[in-house]
Amino acid sequence: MTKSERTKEFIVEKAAPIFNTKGYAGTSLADLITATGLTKGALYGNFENKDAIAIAVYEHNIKMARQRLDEYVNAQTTPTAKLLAITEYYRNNWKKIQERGGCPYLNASVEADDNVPFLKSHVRASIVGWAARIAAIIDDGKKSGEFNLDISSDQYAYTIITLIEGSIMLFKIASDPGHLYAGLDRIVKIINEEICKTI
Amino acid sequence: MTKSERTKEFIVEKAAPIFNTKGYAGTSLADLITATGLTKGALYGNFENKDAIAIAVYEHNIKMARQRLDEYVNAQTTPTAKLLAITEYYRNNWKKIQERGGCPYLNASVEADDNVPFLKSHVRASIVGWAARIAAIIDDGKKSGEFNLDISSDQYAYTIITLIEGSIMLFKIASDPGHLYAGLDRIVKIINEEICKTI
DNA sequence: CGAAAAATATACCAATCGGTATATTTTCAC
DNA sequence: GTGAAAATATACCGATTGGTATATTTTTCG
Repeated sequence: MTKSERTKEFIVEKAAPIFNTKGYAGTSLADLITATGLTKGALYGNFENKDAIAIAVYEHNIKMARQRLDEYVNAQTTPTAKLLAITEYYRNNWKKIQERGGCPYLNASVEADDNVPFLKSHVRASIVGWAARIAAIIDDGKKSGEFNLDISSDQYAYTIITLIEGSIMLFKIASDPGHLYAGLDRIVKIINEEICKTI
Repeated sequence: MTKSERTKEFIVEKAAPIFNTKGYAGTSLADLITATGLTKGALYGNFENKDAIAIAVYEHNIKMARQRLDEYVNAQTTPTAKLLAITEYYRNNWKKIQERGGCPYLNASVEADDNVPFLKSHVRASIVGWAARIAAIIDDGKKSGEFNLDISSDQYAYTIITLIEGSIMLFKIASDPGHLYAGLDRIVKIINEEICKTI
C-alpha cells in the first residue's frame, strides 16, 4: 500500500462520521481539515475535489455498515436465522448507530435525491445491492424448503428495508430506541408469519 | 391582515419548496431572494434571520401536509375508512409529493437530528402530533367497537408512520412509486388483519 | 393631502466557501 | 547518501455566505 493509498484511507476514515452527521451540504473543507489534521494541499493532492471525497466517504460508510451486518448474518447458518440476525444487529447496535449519525443509506437518500445529484446513483445502487443480498437469503430459504415459495423475495427484502429505515428515522428524531425495536419486532413477525413456512 | 403579515406569508410560501428540496444547509439567502423576487431588506424586515424563516417554512409545510391529509380523512365517517384514507392520500399524491421534494417530516427529521438543532424540537413535536392524530382515530375505532381493544393505539400509529416514511425514502431515491405502494399495501394489511376486529 | 411610520431596496461588511498555484518537505529507489 | 518524484504545507484567489446600516419607497391614518 503506497503512502497515497494510506493517506486516502486515513482521510476517508476521519471524514466519514462528519459527512454522515452534517450531511454533504453541511460539511465544509474546513471541517475535513480539522478532522484529519491535514492541510488543504494534502486533501486536494489525494482527491480531485470535495465531491470525490464525499463519494469515497459514502462508499466507505456503506462498506462498513455492510461488514458489520454481515458479521451477524454470516454467524448464522439457516436462512431464518440469517434474517433474524439482521434485526438482532440493529437491536444490539442502536447506540453506535446513533453516535455515527444514523444510517448512511437513509441520510444519503434523503439528502441526495434532490440536492446532491452526483451521489444519487451511488445511493441508488447501494440500496439495490442491499435489497439483493436480503433477497438472496430469502431465495436460499425457498430452496432449502424453509420459506414459502409463493412470496416475492424482492418484495419482502424491500419491506424489511422500509421498516428498518422508517424506524431509524423515528428513533433518531425522538432519541427513543423503542421506535426502532417496534420496527424490528414487526420484521420478526413478518419473518415468522409470512416468510417462514407455517405448516 | 397587515402588509407585513401578507408579506411574511408570501415569503414562506415561496421559500417552502426550496427548503424542502435543498434542505436547510443547502438553501441560501440568494435562493430565497430569487424565489421571492424580494430583496434582502424585505426578508430581514420580516424575519429575524434565516433560522426564523426555516422554522416558519417547516411549520407551513407541516400545516399544508396535514390539511391535505385531513381532506382525505375527514371525507370518511368510520375509523376504518379514515385509516384507509391515509393510505389513499399517499397512493393518489405520490407525484405531487415527489415534485415538492418529498415528505417534510422525513426530510427535516434526517437533516435536523444532528445538523440543525434549532429545528429538531419542532420536527419532534410535529411527528408526535401526527402520531397522536392517527392514534385518536384508532381510539375512536375502539370505542365504536370496530377495532380490537387489545392493541396499542400509539404503537400502531407509529407503525403506520414508519411504513409511510420508510417507503417514501425508497420511492424517492429509486423514483419508483412501486415502493410506496408496497408500503401502503402493508399498512392496509395491518389495518384489516390486526387493527380491525376479525370476528 | 400630508406627515409619520412601516416596509422595502441598496450598498456594504467580515467571514467562509471551494479551489489553485507554488513552495516546502518527505518518501523512495538507486 | 543522493537526487528525483511524490506528498504535503502555505499563501492566495474570486465567489458566495449570512447579516447589517442606511437610504428610499410605500403604506397608513388623521
